[in-house]
Amino acid sequence: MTRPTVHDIARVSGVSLATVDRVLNARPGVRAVTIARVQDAITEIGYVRDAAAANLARQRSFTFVFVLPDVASGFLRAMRAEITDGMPHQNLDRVVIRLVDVPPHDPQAMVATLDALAAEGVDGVAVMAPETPQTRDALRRLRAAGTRVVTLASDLPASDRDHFVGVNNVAAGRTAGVLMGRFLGPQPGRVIVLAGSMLARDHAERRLGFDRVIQTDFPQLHVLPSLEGRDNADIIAAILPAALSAHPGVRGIYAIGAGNRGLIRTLHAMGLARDLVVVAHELSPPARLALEDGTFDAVITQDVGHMVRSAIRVLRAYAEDRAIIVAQERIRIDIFLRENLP
Amino acid sequence: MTRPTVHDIARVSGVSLATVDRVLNARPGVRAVTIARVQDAITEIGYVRDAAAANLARQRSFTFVFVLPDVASGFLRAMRAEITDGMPHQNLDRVVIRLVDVPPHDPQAMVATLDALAAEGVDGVAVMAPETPQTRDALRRLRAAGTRVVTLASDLPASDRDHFVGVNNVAAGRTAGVLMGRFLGPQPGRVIVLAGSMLARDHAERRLGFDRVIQTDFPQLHVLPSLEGRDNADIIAAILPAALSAHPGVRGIYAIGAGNRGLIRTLHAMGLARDLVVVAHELSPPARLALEDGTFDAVITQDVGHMVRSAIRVLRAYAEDRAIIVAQERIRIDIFLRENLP
DNA sequence: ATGAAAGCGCTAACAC
DNA sequence: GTGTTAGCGCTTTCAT
Repeated sequence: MTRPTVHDIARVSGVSLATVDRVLNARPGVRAVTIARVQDAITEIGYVRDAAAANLARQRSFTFVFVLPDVASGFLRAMRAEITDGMPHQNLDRVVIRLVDVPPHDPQAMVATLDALAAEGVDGVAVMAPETPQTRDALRRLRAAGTRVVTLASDLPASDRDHFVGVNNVAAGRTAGVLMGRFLGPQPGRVIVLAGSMLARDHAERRLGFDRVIQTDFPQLHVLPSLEGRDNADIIAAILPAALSAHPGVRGIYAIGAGNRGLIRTLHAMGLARDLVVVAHELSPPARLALEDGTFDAVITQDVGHMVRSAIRVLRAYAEDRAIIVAQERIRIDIFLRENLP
Repeated sequence: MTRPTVHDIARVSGVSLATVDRVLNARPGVRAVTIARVQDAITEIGYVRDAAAANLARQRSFTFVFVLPDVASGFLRAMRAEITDGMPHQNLDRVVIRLVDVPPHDPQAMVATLDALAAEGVDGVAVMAPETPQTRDALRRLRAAGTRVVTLASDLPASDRDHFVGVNNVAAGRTAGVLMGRFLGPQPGRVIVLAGSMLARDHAERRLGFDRVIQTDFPQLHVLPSLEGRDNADIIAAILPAALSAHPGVRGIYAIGAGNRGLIRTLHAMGLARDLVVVAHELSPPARLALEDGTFDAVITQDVGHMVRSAIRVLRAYAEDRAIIVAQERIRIDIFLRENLP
């Protein structure tokens, strides 16, 4: 009792393979009665299509392009690694992945890249871009050209993208806030927030969520205005000591953006590594070490490997006009303490 | 410039398709010189095998069986749902999944099931079983019969299984301990531990990790001996009130096993819902609600959907003699607070 | 509107 | 040892 194939449908419904195929793929040129006959046969014998064979015959392969800002943060480094590491595996599955870096903070360059991709007609693009009117419009043009678009990490809801691969950053900020508040306990104190700038939208959202939760649930804490570390370890190392001595009573630090190396270096240099409660984002190698030695108390992160694989699966599903498994594509807000480090 | 195929290899190396195939699949009956010629051609033209076409031609399909204890916990309910929900998708990929329930606490039944599977010659088995000598030996026989075996949630390292899909439960217990300790703060207090029994091994490991971390990092806390709730909501609701009044100064509860409904009910009935710090396992629907209304402070869990998909991917990779993507198959110890609920 | 036949990239009898 | 050939399940010309 082997699995039914198109031949079985043809036999049972008394038509040819070509007609079966037309019905299966909803192509025109078949009489309504014939369609019905074929469909009856399909349900009768319980046919399920062999997607692999279909793709083989179709000779269809998908080209997906990741477009990322050319910065050296741990997060982007990890993302690039996941993309290139996964390539051989994807190759076996009729999809070819490309990775293009664009200069950061340069909307023109981003627009030019996206327009080139639209002209080339790639099947899908996964893009991490700041939210500017120009990029928003370029993404719209890309979609209009028939390319599937997912946004990565930082969403552009107005861009008409098909899907967003990332987390709710307000919730991520709230999570950081709760950990900070509960770890610090009921005594009053001040908290320094170290913001970046690169991905304006997600950082702003995290800050918002953090502030809200502190305000309502931990009123004994006072959150100081953001220190602009520009996601740069050296800048952070330069400005943090002054801030720390300017504000007595600082008991916690919330590091919203990249540049954790600078923060860690400073805390060690000032001998504060274990005294402050530090909550940071992104599980880069230095952040891991900081968690292990107690410098950091918690790290909030999103699984970069999951994001990359999810982006590819989603692009492919959209390109093949298939549904996605929603639960599988939901990126979690991961909390890591020293004890549950992967 | 299209992707090279076996025909190209044959042309470049001047042999036939059959010989190319023999070399590609390391089958005997080819002279060393010929092998070398073919391999040179392969690297020269940069050939990569089309796995989908190979499987199609091979007419190979895989049968994998999930063997689970027939109990009604939220965890197992969720796992069954994930298995059956995923079936249609798997079907498209030349793998058929079966789910068999065995009576819990009945090593004989488990052994009989596994031996039947071995006789049938299924390609892979994912099993969640208590660690008894009988099951261990049955799994060994299964493996010896050529079936790939992964253990689910609760490992049987001595069974010679190919892979374990689950988390380090000692680390999960440590994670619970750290959350408990830090949320409770420096004041002294007592902590009740509510253990189950079903999966003896994982519960024991969690308890071990929890105790260790409290002992070394939070000596101000006193952990009471385990209350055996047998993973049953009613039993828990029956024994917890007495324990609570017998031990004044209880400030926290660690719920290791299933039966969270009974715990929640009791806390609400006694008006303790918001006063105690409660850390539990498994994000079942009642646990979610408890997190949302503040009855639970943290829930530690493993992503059941991820586990099921990982088990299938791993079984398939082993059956096809392919490597697994280690990072993709690593199950995380997830921490959920109210703020980062998915 | 429908059908016959030739592939897609790979494998597996069966020859030689 | 090596080559020929006929598929796997589906799609796609090109006829009719």
